[in-house]
Amino acid sequence: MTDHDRLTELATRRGFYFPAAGAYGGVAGFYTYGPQGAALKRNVESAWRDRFLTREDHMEVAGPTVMPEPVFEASGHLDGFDDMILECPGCGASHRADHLVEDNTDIEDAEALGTERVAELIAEHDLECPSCGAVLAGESVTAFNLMFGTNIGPGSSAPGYLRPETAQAIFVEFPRLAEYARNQLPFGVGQIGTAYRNEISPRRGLIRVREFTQAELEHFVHPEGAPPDLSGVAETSLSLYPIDSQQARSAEHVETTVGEALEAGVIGSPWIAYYLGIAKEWYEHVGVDMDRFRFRQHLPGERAHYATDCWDAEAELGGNWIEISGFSTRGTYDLSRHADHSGESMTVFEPYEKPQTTERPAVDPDMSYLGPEFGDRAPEVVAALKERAAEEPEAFDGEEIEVTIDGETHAIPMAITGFEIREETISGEHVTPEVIEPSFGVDRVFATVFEHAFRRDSVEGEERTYLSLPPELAPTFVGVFPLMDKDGMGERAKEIADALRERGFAVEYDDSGSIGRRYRRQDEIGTPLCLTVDYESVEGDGSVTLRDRDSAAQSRVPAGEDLDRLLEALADLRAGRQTVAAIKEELGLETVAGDEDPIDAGAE
RNA sequence: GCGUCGGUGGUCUAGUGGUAGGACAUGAGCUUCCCAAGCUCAUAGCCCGGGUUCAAUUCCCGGCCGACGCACCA
Repeated sequence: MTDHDRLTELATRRGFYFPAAGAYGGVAGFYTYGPQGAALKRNVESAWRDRFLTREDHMEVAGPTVMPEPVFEASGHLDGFDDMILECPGCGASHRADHLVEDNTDIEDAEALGTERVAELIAEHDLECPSCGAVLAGESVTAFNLMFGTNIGPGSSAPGYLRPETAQAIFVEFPRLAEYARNQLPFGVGQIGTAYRNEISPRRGLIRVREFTQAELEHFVHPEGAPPDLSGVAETSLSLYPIDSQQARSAEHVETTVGEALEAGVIGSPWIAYYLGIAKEWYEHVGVDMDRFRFRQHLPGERAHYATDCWDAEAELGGNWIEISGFSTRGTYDLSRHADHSGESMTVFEPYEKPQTTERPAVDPDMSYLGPEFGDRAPEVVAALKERAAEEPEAFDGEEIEVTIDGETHAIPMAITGFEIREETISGEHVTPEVIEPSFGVDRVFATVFEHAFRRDSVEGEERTYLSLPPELAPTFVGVFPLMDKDGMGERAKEIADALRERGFAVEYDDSGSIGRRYRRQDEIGTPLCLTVDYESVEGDGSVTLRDRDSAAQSRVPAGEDLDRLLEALADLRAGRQTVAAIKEELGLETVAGDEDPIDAGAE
């Protein structure tokens, strides 16, 4: 049994995640998060919200998952999200029909031609199957759109789609969000929510699914605005896999820092550099193994239709590098598209530091003269006057001015032209913001945290598996046990469990079986600490034992009248303000004699 | 979507043309008490549909699900 199998088995058995609708045979690409998994996922989301929204002073919204078709016409997903599939009659292999045409002819962007035309081109050029050589002429080309479609309301009059990314829900609402931000750039809007893609072939557990959770931040910045303050992340180390290394087929990563990478031009955008920096620190904080983590730059042909520079965070999962988040500069693509399609303004008015005043010749003709005089040709006269005013203002010095319409010259009395040199003041301009987008696949981050936390070792001769999850993320924070359920130990343990729950801790009370079995149960779900009530707790000084998951070491901690001190220390631990070691020191704890090192040497 | 292999209690598995056995886990009881101990009892299973057959979990076909490879991944 491989570690990967063990992990899947643990996920199922301990309620982290499992295939959905198993009673009906299951359905590929959908998973249910069990009790532990739902809590772990929620904690991952909270940690993301804390770091990328709260601490960055960005706002959070929650948009609908279904939106009407025009939204996705504008976003490009209706056309760009289509794949042209052609199946070989000989060997059954599926090919991208548009790629076949592009590879064998001079035609570029065959996708834009439509399925019927592409099928014709395949026949005209006598294209063959790249796999088996069978003739493909006459085979039909079908479009496969990765969006789930539906109808809004009865009938099919209002087609809608489940969003293939959460981002559009933010772009569509830009006018109101900009108003809310009091039209001040930069500002950021984030969202955690589900998105849907009807993947052809869901694979590898949570890695490629048809319904997934994204945590996305759309940071709207002025195209010529100030770069971000990098002082907090300039020294942050990064493991980069840039285009050059990839094209050289080198597996070597570039070990550098945010500041150096930006200076050397490896990372183009200071905004991207900034977010790579805080993302790296965040991933490390939530327990991602930095030896199995890197940032990979997108190759030129790989970039999305909107992106100009793009980096992925990748984690090694099951021996493969898997994209777990993307950092792109989406430019003004989305807002411009939505402005064009909706007719709404997707700009922010940016005042100049000083209003710019210019003088400009202008005319304001008296239409009550031009109308009767020129009839339906009056507008042409106006246009001619405007043109002359702009090009030859000095021509307006006399009593009359001549304009030429269709080769006929007309003299217009100066008095009715309304000519004057006007002073115009421009106090700013309407700017379409550029978008910096850090986009996280929550399920993939979950899978990474889960897999990278997986450990096996041996305690006092017995093998164990455990999850070394950070206390902040652990779905169950503390286990509380009576050594035995008698002599008042059970009652005291329940009191302590209740006191912990009142403080908002996720507590598991367990009085079944042997104490060792209960520790192992908590180890498997990654519970960082266990408190055990023993005879000393009910007959002695009231202290309980505190057992640390990773080291399996125990200490005695005061838990009688002075329970509050313990509760405070645990709160610090959960909030990430303290480590287990620091807490022990703070409480003046010593490891219980005889149990200094229960982990067997050389165990794995 | 194609190909190969697979699908037996919650989990891991043995086995069979006459409807199944183990281990672990789970629950109850006894016992023990700080690291998956022992004993007793209990709960619980042949992925779905069709075919062949007196009889199918087993053989055949199709589907669903999974692993791997190919294709795909805006």
